Amino acid sequence: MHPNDATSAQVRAAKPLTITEQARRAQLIGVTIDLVARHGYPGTSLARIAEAAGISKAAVLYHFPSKDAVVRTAYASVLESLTEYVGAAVGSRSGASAVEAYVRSLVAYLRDHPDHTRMIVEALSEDTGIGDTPNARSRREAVAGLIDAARAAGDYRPDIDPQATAVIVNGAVDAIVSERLADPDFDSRHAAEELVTMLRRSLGTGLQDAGNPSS
Amino acid sequence: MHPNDATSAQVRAAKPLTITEQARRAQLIGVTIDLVARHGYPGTSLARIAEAAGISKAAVLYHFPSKDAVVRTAYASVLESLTEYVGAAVGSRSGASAVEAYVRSLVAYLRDHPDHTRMIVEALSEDTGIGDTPNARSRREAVAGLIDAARAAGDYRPDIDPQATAVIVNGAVDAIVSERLADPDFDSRHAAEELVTMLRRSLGTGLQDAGNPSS
DNA sequence: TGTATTTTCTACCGCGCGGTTAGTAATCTG
DNA sequence: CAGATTACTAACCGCGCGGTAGAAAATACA
Repeated sequence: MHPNDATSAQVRAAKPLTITEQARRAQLIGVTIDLVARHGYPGTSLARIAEAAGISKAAVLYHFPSKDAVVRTAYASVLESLTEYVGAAVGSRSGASAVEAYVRSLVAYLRDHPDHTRMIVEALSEDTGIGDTPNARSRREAVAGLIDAARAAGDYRPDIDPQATAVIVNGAVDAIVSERLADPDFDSRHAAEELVTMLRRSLGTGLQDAGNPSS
Repeated sequence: MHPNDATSAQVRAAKPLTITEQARRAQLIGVTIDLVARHGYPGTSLARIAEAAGISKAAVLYHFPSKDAVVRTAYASVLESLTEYVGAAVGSRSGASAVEAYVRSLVAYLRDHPDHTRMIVEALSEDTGIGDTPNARSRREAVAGLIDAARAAGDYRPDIDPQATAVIVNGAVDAIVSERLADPDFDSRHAAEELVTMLRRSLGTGLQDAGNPSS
């Protein structure tokens, strides 16, 4: 039996996790992110993961209960990293500034981590068996919350629909990221600024100050 | 040998295509759209297509040279239908009105054809072997053209970037469609109107009249 | 009718998949 | 050093995949 079959990492800290175990898990997660980014979910087989890590299939299944568990853990790892980054950027900001920080940080993060982007894109297109983790709905709710707060703060018009607007904003951000992925020459930073400008003009009450992009 | 191994339909009209042939091809395309919509590309096997059509695998491969050819043909059929619909809606319109017709008709079409939507979504996520057909780039260029024309006509501000804006608009439309797909209660028509309003406020010069949604 | 063509079937092939089993190195621990 | 635990390998299993071969129905045509 494998020593730790919990899906996510140190949940309930059942066993101390040996050095080897930690290293192998980290390595397997790394190569899996890489493989999913390069060949998509269906092209990422157990044999390929094992080969990329330089061990046998059985060794992979010694550290994880199944191939799906490897992929799910890799996905969770990516998502945790992204969430942390965006969370830090939005952080203590409020109102329209928080929404703009969300747009800018998400685009920036995904521009700098194309592998993670592919992983997330693959995960979002369901049928992969990863779909259960923090899904699109919760993301929409989070952004809708930011927009609603900006509206309540007087930064945004009172007559906008936060839910519909959240869907539109998320879609726009995703498209910018995807475009950047397909065409590295595409200036995603500039596109993000265009989007921020559009949001100010279409949602704003004209009362907030300009603010300036971070980095 | 199969009677017609051309990938798309009546190209070069090599043979007159018997009644049976036409009917089977149409049926196979139909069930394939359905299967891809329900189980995704990887879940759509030759055996499933055959079973859904009530014939054997070999019979399917008698009418098409490979499974991929079936799927590609089905995809082309869907795309042709959508293109025709949106093309008719945009039609003779010009300026901002054309952009708005694009947004509204695309959302409307995909709302009314969820199966086609799934098919397109699956095709867009590459690695399926369908990716070669009219891709995202040409779509972006088409929309950028509409936006640029609206700008030239004085409907849109002169300082916007048509390319970046096209990416944003397409992304927003796709997100509305996807949301509708995931949640049938989502009011995609309303969201499309929100988007149109946002585009007027953020891109418009304030000179054009309101216009009204079709259907 | 008889013959030619179109359409379909059953049976099979090789492959890569996720996963299992049994044994064996390697490492820790007393 | 000995025994237990950890970390691994080679070989195998059954399955569904896309695709093929050859024969047999169905249909068209004289």
